[in-house]
Amino acid sequence: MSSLQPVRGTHDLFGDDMRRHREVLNIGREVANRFGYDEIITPIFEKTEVFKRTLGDTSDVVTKEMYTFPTKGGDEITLRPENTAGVARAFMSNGLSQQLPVKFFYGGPMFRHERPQKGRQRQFHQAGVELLGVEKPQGDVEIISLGVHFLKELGVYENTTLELNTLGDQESRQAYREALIEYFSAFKDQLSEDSLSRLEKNPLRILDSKDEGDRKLVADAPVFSDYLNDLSKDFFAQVKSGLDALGISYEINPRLVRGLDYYCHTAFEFTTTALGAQGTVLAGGRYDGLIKTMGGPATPGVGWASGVERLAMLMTRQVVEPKPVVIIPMGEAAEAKAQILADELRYAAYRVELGFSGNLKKRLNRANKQNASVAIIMGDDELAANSATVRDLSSGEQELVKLDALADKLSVYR
RNA sequence: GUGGCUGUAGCUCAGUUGGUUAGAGCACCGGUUUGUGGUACCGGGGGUCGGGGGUUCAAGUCCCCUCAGCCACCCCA
Repeated sequence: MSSLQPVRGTHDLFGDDMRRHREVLNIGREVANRFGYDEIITPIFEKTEVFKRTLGDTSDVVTKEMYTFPTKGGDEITLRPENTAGVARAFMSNGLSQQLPVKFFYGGPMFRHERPQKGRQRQFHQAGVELLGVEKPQGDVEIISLGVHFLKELGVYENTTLELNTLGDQESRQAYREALIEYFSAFKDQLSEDSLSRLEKNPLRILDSKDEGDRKLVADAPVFSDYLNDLSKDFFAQVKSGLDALGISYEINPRLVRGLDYYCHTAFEFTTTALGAQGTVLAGGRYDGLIKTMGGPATPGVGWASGVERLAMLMTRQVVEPKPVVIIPMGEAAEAKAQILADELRYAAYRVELGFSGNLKKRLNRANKQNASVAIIMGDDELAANSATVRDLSSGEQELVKLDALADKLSVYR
């Protein structure tokens, strides 16, 4: 049994869960398309460098969560922990800087070696969008608006809160970072162990600490707004007024920071309280430095990624499949005929279930379980009359119909 | 990675202070009804009690290890 369990942190998707999962991706793709975003699929693995350079050497994702291994050819590759780096790499590989702006939607599996929990698996799926080549805050507004449309179409928007913050530009961020390091360094003996390591790696994270002692120190820590330069302040103001104009409400969260190095200016998260500790459902921001970091032409970018499993859990509504037409042949002659009929109906885009065993009672019973709307019963009697019995499963009414008139008869069950 | 809780049939769960053949509901299969469904009644299959080791005359039950899930931290989508 234990050897037959799936690998830790992975699981099989089928049935209801699969339908909801697919629905999330379908809606994401469709909504993104309305905004003019085309789908892209990048490889599931990349050279390790792609992630190391873009995510930053200090992020947890890079330092302890990547699935990295050597190939037979001697390359070191990594299962993608996220998709922005892959899209950025594709952007350069394909010379897309010649056709800005570039707008992509993606969806697929990502891999992180984390301790599994609900809403946190080692193989999980993200749907996301990237907008490359727009430096104006209107780009940020469009991206956030796209997220709002997506969540609304899924029916989960009401259960989320949009948290918003700015990380400022390079200059502001650097200045604030230094101020924080200076401030917290004076309290090294009082900081929690976690925050002590954050002081080295990502001091902004200390602001978000849940440790009580840390929080007291944070209360008197320097505030970011004092370190934002005019350009950054103005940028943020325009993002906010853009959101206001679209009627998108948000809460400013000064402690909202990013673990990944490439972010600047706008950072946002749609969170929910319905999923426990894994409450972030869609998050993103601006990453103007990314492409250049990778050795490409300086190209601004904004985007977000969403957790497909988390959204699927939040989406309580049922995803319904079209009801099938069930064909029930009785006897060998009828079975041969039924297979041909099923084939014709399938070419006509009906969903057809064809069974081969059991008595009529069992098979009607099974038709109910398959949620069928109509059953076509074919036995010797019907065959003799070149007909089939068409039984409406909700009303229980049935009639004998000539085979060549079947298509018309069935059209109401589409 | 740290700490805690849980693990018995496909699913949800009983199982007494350790005691002989481990149960129920749902689901599944079959019958009552050899070609007419959702109900009802009757019957059946299915478990090395997550895995391994130990204590004991005896372990689903106690102890140790291990695996997995969940919760919090951490991190993040």
